[in-house]
Amino acid sequence: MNDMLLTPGTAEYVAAEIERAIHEHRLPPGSKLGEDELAEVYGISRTIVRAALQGLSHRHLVELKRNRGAFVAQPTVREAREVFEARALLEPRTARSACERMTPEGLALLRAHIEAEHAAVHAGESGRAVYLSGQFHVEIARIADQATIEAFISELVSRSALIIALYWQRRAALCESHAHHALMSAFETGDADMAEDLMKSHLLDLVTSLDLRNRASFPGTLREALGQ
Amino acid sequence: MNDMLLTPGTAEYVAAEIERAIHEHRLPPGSKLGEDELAEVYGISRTIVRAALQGLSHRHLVELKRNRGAFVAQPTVREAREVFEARALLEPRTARSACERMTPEGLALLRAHIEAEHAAVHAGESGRAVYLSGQFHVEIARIADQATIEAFISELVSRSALIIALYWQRRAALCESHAHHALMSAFETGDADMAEDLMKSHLLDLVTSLDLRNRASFPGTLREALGQ
DNA sequence: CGAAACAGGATTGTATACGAAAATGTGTGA
DNA sequence: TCACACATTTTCGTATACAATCCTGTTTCG
Repeated sequence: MNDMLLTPGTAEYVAAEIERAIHEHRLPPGSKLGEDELAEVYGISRTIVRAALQGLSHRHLVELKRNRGAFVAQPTVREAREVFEARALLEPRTARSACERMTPEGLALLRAHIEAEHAAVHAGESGRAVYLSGQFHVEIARIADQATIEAFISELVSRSALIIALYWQRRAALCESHAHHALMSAFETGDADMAEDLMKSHLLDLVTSLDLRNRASFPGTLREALGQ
Repeated sequence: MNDMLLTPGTAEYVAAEIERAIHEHRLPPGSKLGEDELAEVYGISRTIVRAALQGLSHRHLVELKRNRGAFVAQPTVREAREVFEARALLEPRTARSACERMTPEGLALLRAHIEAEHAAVHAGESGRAVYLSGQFHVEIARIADQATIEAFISELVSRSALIIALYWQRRAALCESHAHHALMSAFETGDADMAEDLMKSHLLDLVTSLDLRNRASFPGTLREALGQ
């Protein structure tokens, strides 16, 4: 899709790489992100790595523990609720704006995006599928031409990928494609009311597909992996 | 009010200091933030200063120009609109939540806050008045018990301070105190609908009190300070 | 045998040194 | 006198060195 045009060796590049790895579930929540290790992987010094990690921690994708290092974040149940609460405030009306300002190019972009989602699901690349289905929401914000809101949604979507990794309960393949298709037809017919409603219910579907009653259903810090 | 309990010498401390200075209009938009200078002021190395500046740039309060240094951001008209658009999405419903979850302590806090605003205005400390009137909105998000949304609003409020510095047209003293008082009575009576409506119109009042037709009405880069 | 103390190793936190880029100041030639 | 080229200076970008902290494995003592 939108393959970063960042020059390698910069903090932004490294941060984007790590963020995508998190988003695609190649780096599960709690993973240690050693500075020396990353520095060697990308052929740079720790200075750049640290800048990248600090940036990611501002987006709540990485937790920085003093004198302990950086770890992929593990959103709590509470944070998970908050993230989707924020998305519920931002995204429906952004979908409406996007619908109102939709262009032929925008429609083509979204269609291609959905196509790529399908391809990823079909190819069994579930990580990439999660990434793409998240980016779909970011693309909508971009079409709405709201850079500020887009940045917020981008962060929330990335955090959602972590939340999904921790709390997803349905083992069924991503059924979201249906919701995204429905949104597409709203965009195609220019029905802004419907776009807003569909986005609202889509987000609601997402939260209800999570198991937010108990604590993280994932390794955690190994303390909770063994029942306290 | 809420006087940071950060240990001096850390990046967070320095960032908070600079952010407050920006918020209180002691550092006008476009100000150069030299690394060596800041390092000397706070008695630390450039390493820490750079971490602080990078953090502030993620909040869009500082613009980092490659090989040129850090400058206090100068939001464009477009960014200004976007910021208030985002606030319009987040804050009214957050005010509603705050109203629904209001506690006696929360009410006391807000009352004290408004009192401090009055005192600052009365003492002619307009910078501090701007800061406090912004923090009022952050406190509401805190009472709503939504840390994620609070972080977003905090950023938006700080950016609003820059927007006010650039585009404020009414020379009259801050008339917002009225709006904040009205919100207070909604909170006191527990009228959530009214709280939401009042916040919505308060934000609308704020934008209409700005002059967002022309380009920055402030120094800019010194090129526009002298009529091109 | 178990617990606490200690030493070794590994990793992060901070400062500093050095190279690179840009802005500024100076001098020369038309 | 003005414009252009060159030298100087300042400031930023990155790497690296060193100190501080934490974790782990061992030892020692009760």
